[in-house]
Amino acid sequence: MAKGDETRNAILRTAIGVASVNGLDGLTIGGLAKEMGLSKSGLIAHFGTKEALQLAVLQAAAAMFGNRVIFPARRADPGVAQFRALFNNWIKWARSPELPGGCIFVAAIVDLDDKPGLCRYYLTKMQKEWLGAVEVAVTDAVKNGEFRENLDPAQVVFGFMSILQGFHLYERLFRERSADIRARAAFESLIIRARHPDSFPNADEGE
Amino acid sequence: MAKGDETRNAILRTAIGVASVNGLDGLTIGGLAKEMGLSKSGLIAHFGTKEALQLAVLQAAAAMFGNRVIFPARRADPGVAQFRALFNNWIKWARSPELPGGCIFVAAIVDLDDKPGLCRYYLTKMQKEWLGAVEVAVTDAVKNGEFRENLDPAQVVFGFMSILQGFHLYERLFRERSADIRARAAFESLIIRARHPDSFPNADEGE
DNA sequence: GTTCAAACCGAACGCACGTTCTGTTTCTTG
DNA sequence: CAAGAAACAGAACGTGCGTTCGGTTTGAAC
Repeated sequence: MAKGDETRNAILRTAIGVASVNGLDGLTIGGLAKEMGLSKSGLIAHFGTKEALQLAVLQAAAAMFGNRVIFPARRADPGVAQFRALFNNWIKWARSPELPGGCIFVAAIVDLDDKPGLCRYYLTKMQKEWLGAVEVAVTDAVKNGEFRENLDPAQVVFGFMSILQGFHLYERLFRERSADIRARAAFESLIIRARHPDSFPNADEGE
Repeated sequence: MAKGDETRNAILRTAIGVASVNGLDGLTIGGLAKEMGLSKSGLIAHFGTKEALQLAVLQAAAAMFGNRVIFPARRADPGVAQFRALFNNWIKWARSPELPGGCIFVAAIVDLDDKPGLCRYYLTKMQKEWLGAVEVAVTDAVKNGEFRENLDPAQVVFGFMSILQGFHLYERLFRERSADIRARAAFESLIIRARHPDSFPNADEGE
């Protein structure tokens, strides 16, 4: 029972890299087999079907994401420190060598957002957990008095996620080396807005 | 020379809708033919090759984008008014019925960001023009005195683009009806930051 | 060391893809 | 209306895909 899991994990590791570049649809069973020195049948036997493979890739990536982004941030003090840690860890994550195409979830979101199924369900669930972890840090910051009391944490989370998406755009399409600088500046601005009152308008203002 | 262009345009119109949902890779020549009541050969004859078809789809969508987002915004006063118009027009664009899968470029960005070729080149060029149009509005706002003088327009553009990407995430994956509310609130916050000094930190601050 | 399941290979299957070629129809133009 | 070009149909091709099946090798347990 050891050898099987070993190769299975090895498959998932390289599959994550491929999916980071070509997307979950871009995962081909033959291409993966060739890259691993396996036969197609020998490879798919570990998962059964391709959709199961894609789901396993998502789950493996989610575990990786937890270990590298969410859990390490827990070592920081609750509140702004954790909020900052989540941001920094995510940038590292999106630039890690195991993800040559950038964050695999950003690609998966676009691939799956109009394709109902197990993969889309799992991705949505996983991303909402991720949003939840960010929101916890924000609400902790409010409790600490680091952020103002009349803050809408969900709105800060939206701003946070937007910055990550913007980073991906500048990094992956424009290939701008300053993508992280821009993202970091936007993030610091987000924190300042969350601190000081009257810098975050209500939704019905403007226009 | 009229009939040919007519069907060509009809093909591109439906192709834009399909690509909005399934991405540019998801465009299949046979599927398009069936949807239009044409034969595969009769359809591809209008473009030659599939990559040429994809490029034509991008160009047609870009023309549509100009007509619906950029040009109408020019009717507003230069500066913040145009900035707001660009934002509002983009939200409408991303929700237009011709794009059942949302903004076609958001999907194309993820599809093409790691695939060199004519399509990627054109998409990058087109997106930079779009960023340029946004930046013009921001710099105009600075000239008008609507935005503060020490503002970095490129940073505001980054924030703007991030919000659009964040909107797409909430709208398409999470299917949140309040996606536009969140995006609008973030946008108004962006404007406030651009107005008042000391609310936009330099990149080297923080952490 | 034998046994038996797990791991893997190789070939084949049906299918959909993009592309090409040869006709046939349809429009356009003089 | 006739001539010629443009628009399209239909069949075929090679390729790669996911999946299945029978057989072979490998590994672990007693």
